[in-house]
Amino acid sequence: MTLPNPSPGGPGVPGTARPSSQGARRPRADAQRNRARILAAAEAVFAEKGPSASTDEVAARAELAIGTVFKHFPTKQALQQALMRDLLSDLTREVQALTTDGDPATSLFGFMTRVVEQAAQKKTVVGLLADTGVVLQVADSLLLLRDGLEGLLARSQQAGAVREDARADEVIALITGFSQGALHARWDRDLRHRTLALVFDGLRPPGARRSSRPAAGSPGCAP
Amino acid sequence: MTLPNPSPGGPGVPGTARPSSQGARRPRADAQRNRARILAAAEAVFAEKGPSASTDEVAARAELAIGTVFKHFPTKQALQQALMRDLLSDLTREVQALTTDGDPATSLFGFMTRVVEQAAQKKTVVGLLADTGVVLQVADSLLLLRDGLEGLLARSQQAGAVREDARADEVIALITGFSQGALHARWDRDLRHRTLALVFDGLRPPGARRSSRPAAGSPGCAP
Amino acid sequence: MTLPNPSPGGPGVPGTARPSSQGARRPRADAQRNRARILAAAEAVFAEKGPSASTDEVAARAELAIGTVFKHFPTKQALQQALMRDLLSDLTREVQALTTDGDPATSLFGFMTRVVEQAAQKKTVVGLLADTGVVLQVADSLLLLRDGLEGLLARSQQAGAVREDARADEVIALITGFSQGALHARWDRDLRHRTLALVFDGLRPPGARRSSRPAAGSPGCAP
Amino acid sequence: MTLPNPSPGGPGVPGTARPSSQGARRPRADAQRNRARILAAAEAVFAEKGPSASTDEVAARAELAIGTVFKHFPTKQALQQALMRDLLSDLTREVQALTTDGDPATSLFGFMTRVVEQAAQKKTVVGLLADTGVVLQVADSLLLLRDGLEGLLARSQQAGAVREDARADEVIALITGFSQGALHARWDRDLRHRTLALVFDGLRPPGARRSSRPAAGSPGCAP
DNA sequence: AATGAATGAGTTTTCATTCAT
DNA sequence: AATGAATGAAAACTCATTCAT
Repeated sequence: MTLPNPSPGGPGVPGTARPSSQGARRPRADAQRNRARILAAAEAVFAEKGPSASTDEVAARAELAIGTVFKHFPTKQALQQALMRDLLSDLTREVQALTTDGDPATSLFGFMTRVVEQAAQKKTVVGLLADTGVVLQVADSLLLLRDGLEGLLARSQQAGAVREDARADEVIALITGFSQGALHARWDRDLRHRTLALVFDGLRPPGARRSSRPAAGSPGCAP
Repeated sequence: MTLPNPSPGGPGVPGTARPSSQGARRPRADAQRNRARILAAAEAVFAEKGPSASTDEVAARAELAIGTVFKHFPTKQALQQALMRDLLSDLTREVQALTTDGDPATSLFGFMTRVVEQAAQKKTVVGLLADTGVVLQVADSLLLLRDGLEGLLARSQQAGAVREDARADEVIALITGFSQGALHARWDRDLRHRTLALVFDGLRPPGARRSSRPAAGSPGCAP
Repeated sequence: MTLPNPSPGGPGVPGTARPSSQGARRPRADAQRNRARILAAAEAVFAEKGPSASTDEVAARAELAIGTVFKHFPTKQALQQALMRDLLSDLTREVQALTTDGDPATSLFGFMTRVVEQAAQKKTVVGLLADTGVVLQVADSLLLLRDGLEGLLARSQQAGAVREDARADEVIALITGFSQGALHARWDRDLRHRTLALVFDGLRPPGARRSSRPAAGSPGCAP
Repeated sequence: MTLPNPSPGGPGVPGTARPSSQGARRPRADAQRNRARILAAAEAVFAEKGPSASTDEVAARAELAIGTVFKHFPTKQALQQALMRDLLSDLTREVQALTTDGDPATSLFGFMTRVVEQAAQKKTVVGLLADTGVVLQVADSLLLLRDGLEGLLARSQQAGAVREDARADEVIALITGFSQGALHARWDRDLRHRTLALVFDGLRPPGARRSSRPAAGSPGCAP
């Protein structure tokens, strides 16, 4: 939400010295920072007001002139696509980190829960997904996410915690659908978790099924 | 050289205008019919172009003047709410009809499947749901639907085809989420049905579970 | 904020607006009038400031809201094309009127002179012609003008006042080129006429040639 | 006058002025070259897209940063004026060269033909001329051209190939007008030449007149 | 000198809504 | 009741110009 940091080099490593020791501020390398500022502002604004919020508002939130926003992203749609891509690649990165960690099914269900919970707060992703033009252009990022999920899913299946016939496509479908639903004000955290628990049960193999659902606050995502 | 273009049903003879309250030609029946025309047009237009399609387009599709649309629905939001209400009450009516018919779980799963399939074609409902303003105003209609579902759900549970701890809220949540997801072009009918089958399994009681999912085209909604 | 102002009724008398007898004012048939107002304003504005003058300025000059202008002409280009077409059809009408009147060569040379003189005042046509997009779309109107000229030219040739091998295409080329040139502030009326006289001599048959050019103010357009 | 500089003239491709490396010191020679690059780019861009093409595009075509363009020409108008001046002085130079060469009338008509043909390809000059602001500022260059033409015209008249009462002003008017007309896509080379032939006949003295026009491709510019 | 990111006023265009007929 | 022209605020996008590096 706040100024993320430029990727290359990292902030702590002043290896290659630039003409001035450290105070790169406005221009050049700062275009990088401004791009990030814009994306952060866009995330906040679209989350708050929905994808039809004005680009002007994004610029204001980023404390930049409108021209700057359009210089970085030549159309509003381009900005939204970039935002989508970033969000999806964050998810992909998270999934990839999980793949190597502890119990796979716990990881999988936990991941799904977190995504849905986040969507409940920032309606960005979902709001944007509704805009057909945006989804289509971002299909490649979605595929990357699916690839990441496939590994986690396979490991969960090998551990016997997820039914054999489940596919990554279906997991994404579940995530997407729920993220959409999570927007609605009428859904409280409790309802989200109870419903997710149902779905998790549907994903478990015949024997591993919970006969009763958890209390509020715990979606029963332990394997 | 000019633009005036007569609408098809137009009553010609524009000279009859007297701004006072005299010659009422058409009775309320006509207004009634126009209201329906507008709603039908709105459903089609919003389904095609999303909820931000212009009211002008709705008027054009209804073959009515824009003023007429705003006379029936004083704001665009009011029109969308009325549309939502109509759609929800259709669903409610459908559920109520099902309640008395044959096997309740078959009915329930079939109903859910149909809703999702419809959403895949007309993105209306879901598109509108994304607009917070609209959902909130329509809560009462949603409650009616939930009431209807509750009966069907209860009967399915009594028949042993649905787990005891499932609630109507959750069913609605599942429907809503899936309807949103169903918008995405990447989801084909097959994926929708496979994913629904997972969810149905999650809804079944511990013993009634399918150990393997159905072939394409059949979502396994038999109890 | 500014209500459109009734132009034709003259100033003052802000009292009661009578809906009938005298002058239809605002709506319906007045769309017609507004279309004309817009075109008149556009002619004036583009003539004064060139074709890149803003549509806002046209609206202001027409004393109409900007939305009204765009309702009549959905893009700026469409407005400019309509303007072009109108101007060309005026010329065409003028040529057709001439065809039946007195001495044809006098008519022809007089017509050419008038067009060039007008262009010197309203640079509209020519300014717009420079905008490629506009010219191409208006080719049909140009053809009509050429057809009109063809008759006049043929009669001039039969009367022996214009050389046999001249074609309407060439006359249009001459008119267009001169109209462009007439824009330039450095060309005064005298220069325009002297140069036109040269051209007219080029159009005359071998024997009918003027051995010396006319004094300023008279382009020598008598046959 | 300038100090011979080690690096820039060096071995290799002379045309590449891409602002590449750092260490090399660029002297005035480089600025000189950049000025020329900008003007060349401007000619190309304005020819293609008209005088309202953006300065950014000029910079891109010149492969220079936008700041560099504005350093050389402090406003867009200044750039267009400089361009105009360059083009006019090219013409002036050409006329001066012709003055001393062979048959003057052949030279004159040939020159006029060439200018018009060029204008048909690059609409620069004419497009810019339409912009009043530019023409006025460039009057001095135009005067130089007129002076050049005056000599050529006088010699043509002495040779008896051009009528005595023709003036340089009129020749320029003819050239300008035709150059404008030459823009129009509908004018093909044949039409241009046929129309020029008419005008040349108008310029000839009473006896020297062509009784019939030339075939396509030859504007009849022999005396 | 060159660079190119940032600026922000200006332009085109859209659209919900009003209102006179 | 219906009509549809007019409104005008707001949105998306452009571009000449400035300025810190």
